[in-house]
Amino acid sequence: MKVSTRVEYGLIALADIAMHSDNGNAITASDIANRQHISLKYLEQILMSLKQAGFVKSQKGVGGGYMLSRASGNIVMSDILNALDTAILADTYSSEPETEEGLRPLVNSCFWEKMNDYLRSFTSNLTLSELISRCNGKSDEQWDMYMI
Amino acid sequence: MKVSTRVEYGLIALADIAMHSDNGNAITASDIANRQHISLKYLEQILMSLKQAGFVKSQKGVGGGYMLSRASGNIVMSDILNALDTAILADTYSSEPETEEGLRPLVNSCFWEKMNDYLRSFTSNLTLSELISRCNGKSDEQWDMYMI
DNA sequence: ATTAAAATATAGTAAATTGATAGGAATAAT
DNA sequence: ATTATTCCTATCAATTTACTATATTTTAAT
Repeated sequence: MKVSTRVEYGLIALADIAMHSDNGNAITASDIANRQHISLKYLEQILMSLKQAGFVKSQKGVGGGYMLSRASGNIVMSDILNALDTAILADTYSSEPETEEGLRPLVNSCFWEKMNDYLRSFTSNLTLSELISRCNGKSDEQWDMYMI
Repeated sequence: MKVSTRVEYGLIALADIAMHSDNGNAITASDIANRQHISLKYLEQILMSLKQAGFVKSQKGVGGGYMLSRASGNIVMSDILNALDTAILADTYSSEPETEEGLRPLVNSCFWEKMNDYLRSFTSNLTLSELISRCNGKSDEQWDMYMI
């Protein structure tokens, strides 16, 4: 599933902050941009969204930067994705008129909506901290429970 | 998950053909367009893709139209989605240089790729005929096996 | 107090994508 | 010959994407 760079970078930024703030120290946008090779100005915009969504808090000025506002174990993927892209986990039909005819509403409710639930069940059962530890691990077996 | 109208319409068109060609009779694009309230010219383009992908065959001229080229029980959702939108089930990283540093390749291989596998496992285990019968049925229980 | 480092705010923009529309050519049945 | 149909190609306005640019505000260190 192709996602926007905005979503990719946002997730990477959160992971970067989580991995580098050992003692609750602030991480600057520049550091993240340099480490992850992301345009600073673009990243700043994304960090704003993440702040508004409540994932990070920030400190201005010298020695400032960004910190997670909750423990990474309390941040689930579905929330991150929703914050960075309203469409990614949204139902396709959203606010269609009731009067619509044909197969569209039927296929929406019996396929797209189910596929969405399915995606959400995957992303809402995975926390940021779990993601990071899985990334650091080598085994793929730990994912098997998610596969039908 | 928001998908393009192209994907929505393509799936609806296949379902429409499957539901209305009882004896292998051809279904015209106009009929589909009228029944499903889709622009005829737009639908024609989508049907072209579906033909090239091998899902439907067509007959020109008076009395012509479109037919499924395989039984709907042999058409799986993942193939339909791939035919209508190359990105929808594609891995995010696709053809990135090996030299890339930072968390991006790591998160790709440990999250996006897994999420993709997960999506694929959902869509590749569902055939067009199953979708149609589920749409006609009322119970949601038959979907439970797909949920973690 | 000054200065430097940082976040914040807002605007602009080139390129790609989306969701069509349009016109006609080819083909087949009657 | 006429008509109904698929097939082919071009065009286009609106939106989105992925940035870049500029300026402002806040804060810590000196």
